[in-house]
Amino acid sequence: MFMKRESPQHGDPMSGIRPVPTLDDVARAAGVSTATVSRCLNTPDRVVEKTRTRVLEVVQALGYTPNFGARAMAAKRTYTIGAIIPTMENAIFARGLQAFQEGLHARGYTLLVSSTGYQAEVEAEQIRALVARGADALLLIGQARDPAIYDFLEQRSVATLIAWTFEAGRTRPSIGFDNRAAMRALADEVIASGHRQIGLISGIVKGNDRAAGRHQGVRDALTAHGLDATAMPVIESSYEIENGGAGFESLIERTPRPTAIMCGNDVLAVGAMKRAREMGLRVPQDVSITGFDDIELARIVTPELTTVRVPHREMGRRAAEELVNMLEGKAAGSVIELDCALKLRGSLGPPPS
Amino acid sequence: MFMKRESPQHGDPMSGIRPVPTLDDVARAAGVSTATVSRCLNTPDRVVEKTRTRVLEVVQALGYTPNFGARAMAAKRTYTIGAIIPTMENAIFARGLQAFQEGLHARGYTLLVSSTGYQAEVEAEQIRALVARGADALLLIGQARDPAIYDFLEQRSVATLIAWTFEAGRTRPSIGFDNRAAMRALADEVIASGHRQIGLISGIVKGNDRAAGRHQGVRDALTAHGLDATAMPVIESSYEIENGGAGFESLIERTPRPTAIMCGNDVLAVGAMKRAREMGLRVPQDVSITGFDDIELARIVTPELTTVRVPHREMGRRAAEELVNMLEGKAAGSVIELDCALKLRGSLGPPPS
DNA sequence: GCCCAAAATGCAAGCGCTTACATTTTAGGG
DNA sequence: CCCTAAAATGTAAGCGCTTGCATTTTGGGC
Repeated sequence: MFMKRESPQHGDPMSGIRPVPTLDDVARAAGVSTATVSRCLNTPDRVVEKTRTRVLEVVQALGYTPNFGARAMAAKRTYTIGAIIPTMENAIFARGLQAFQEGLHARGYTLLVSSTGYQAEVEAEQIRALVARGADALLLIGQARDPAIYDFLEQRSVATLIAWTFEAGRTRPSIGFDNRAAMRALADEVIASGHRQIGLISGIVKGNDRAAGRHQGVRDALTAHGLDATAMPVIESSYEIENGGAGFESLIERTPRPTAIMCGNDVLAVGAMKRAREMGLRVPQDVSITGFDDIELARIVTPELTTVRVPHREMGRRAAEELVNMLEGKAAGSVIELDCALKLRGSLGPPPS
Repeated sequence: MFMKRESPQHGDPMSGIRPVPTLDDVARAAGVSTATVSRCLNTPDRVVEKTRTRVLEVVQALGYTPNFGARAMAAKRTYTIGAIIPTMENAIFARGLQAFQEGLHARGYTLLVSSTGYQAEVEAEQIRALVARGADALLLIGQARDPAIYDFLEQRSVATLIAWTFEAGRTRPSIGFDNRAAMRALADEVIASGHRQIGLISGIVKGNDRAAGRHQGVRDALTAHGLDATAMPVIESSYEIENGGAGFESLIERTPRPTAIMCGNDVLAVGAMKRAREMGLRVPQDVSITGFDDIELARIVTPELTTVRVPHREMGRRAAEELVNMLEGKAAGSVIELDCALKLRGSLGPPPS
């Protein structure tokens, strides 16, 4: 009765390749049903020890690995979480993601990462791809996004956490920091140092609420100090080091000449510093420069860069915790704000007198 | 400075229970069989236009997305390629991967990335995970790896390409550059500049053939010039910027004092430069420093770093091409060597007289 | 119009796994 | 020992899709 099944004709007739073992192979070799093997793997305490040991030995011997697709289809659960980031080339995301990955791993989940190059359509495509792949949950960067995407995610009931941003009034589960307030605080310092002519090299604002928030933060500070925010010269460009240089050059030639150049992130700021040096301008004696993120680079350049420190690792760590809790129904998903810290370093000084 | 707040949000995910549409739903709504719908999606030219149009409209209307697991199971093909890299925190891999990803995307494949933190066991685990997930092919970094892994990959017939390394005599499909020869060439230059006391800050050699190759390259050069390679002081440490600093400090105190410090990569080299400056040593007047990789950082520091330029983007691009060809049976998998280029910049000068 | 090959479409058998439910075994209690 | 509830295990129905093969349409040529 138990031995009745004939073994299916696995294997490629053309080659002597040993076929990939399936649950069925294990079951047969161990003399149990596939259900028992499955239980040994997924809910070991529902199988008596003797059986379990035998089965696991066979699993070892055969080198069995469960087929992910089949498992996903049957269980409707993949223990996979997707993360979609703008780019892997900026260490800023890499670091947070590393912590995120560690947190997930500790909880038995696997991370799938893809990047969009800051293109909204690519992001939409990646989201669909990850969901189709069975991602149980998603980590997304920033709020700005076609509402249809959120509808889609909800319909598919894919838990979603927004990271790298916090905005008062938002209700979607998220974890991050207040880009606007942080940049405002930094700008306050710049103004307090005596600067009145401030230029900004901003990231591309469209579709990027972090960049938009930082831009707005500078304006907030100017306005609060009775300065004319609309008069501030602004260069908007993508986050590449060369653009920092080009932006600096363009800004520094304006009249009145800015005494401080604030940048949307550290990469732009370092590019600006380099160009300043090439142009024979001393930082901070001739011009002050600030960044945002506090990546490693910030403390390598001379003088060290004044910037805003963002708690990437903590963000990644807590994002993992939060998302898994949402997924397992232990939490409903909250809006979490993390603190940034100003790092006042050598690149900011008083304006030239 | 910024207030921290958390508020519960986002209620029951079980609301609005419209089930996810399946192939069957589409078929029924369009009045055709599931086979036809499937063909519309996968081999559109096997369906007459009128039908196809109607089906695709229904697909749109229902917001149908194929279920990846089911598709994988039925087709035994996922159009997914996995890449496993040591770390995402070093821009060096990010850049190559970006190009790789672009190449795959252009050919209709999706990239899945994971990182190991330079730990062999983690890599083995990730490889199994990606294969279980149905990766059709894998991109791996470096040759050094438990043979059992290669057996496993072969048994599962997962096409595999080794990147970031080229070693004469290896036969496994690979694409990369000769770390040993490149470092040897750089060391030749250092020696040609007059240095006789050379110190090395190497990456961890165990399980990392790139690091081992670079180390050996320096020794090759020394030996070739009649110097005693075994006398060379070496610090071995992981690729973190602080370690470059620590290594420098340790090395510079040796007797005889090295006049040039060669580093396993740019990150270590920049750390070394920073520490040199902190110790009041001028580069290159008091000590020369070299790196490897030519990441952005190399041209940001002052003086600019002498290093080896590695063609990351080309490697990524060609890796994608090669791997897809292997997968589609258009190529058997070759051993491809890419050229590096020495970048002689300010950080290398003659030894102090 | 008729006939037939080619084109289009439908049928249904899996792919490998999980799990609700059914059945068998085990372990006490009397 | 017998009986019974609990524990262990088995049975089999899917999960959603692809694809070989069978069947129906279509489009010419005569």
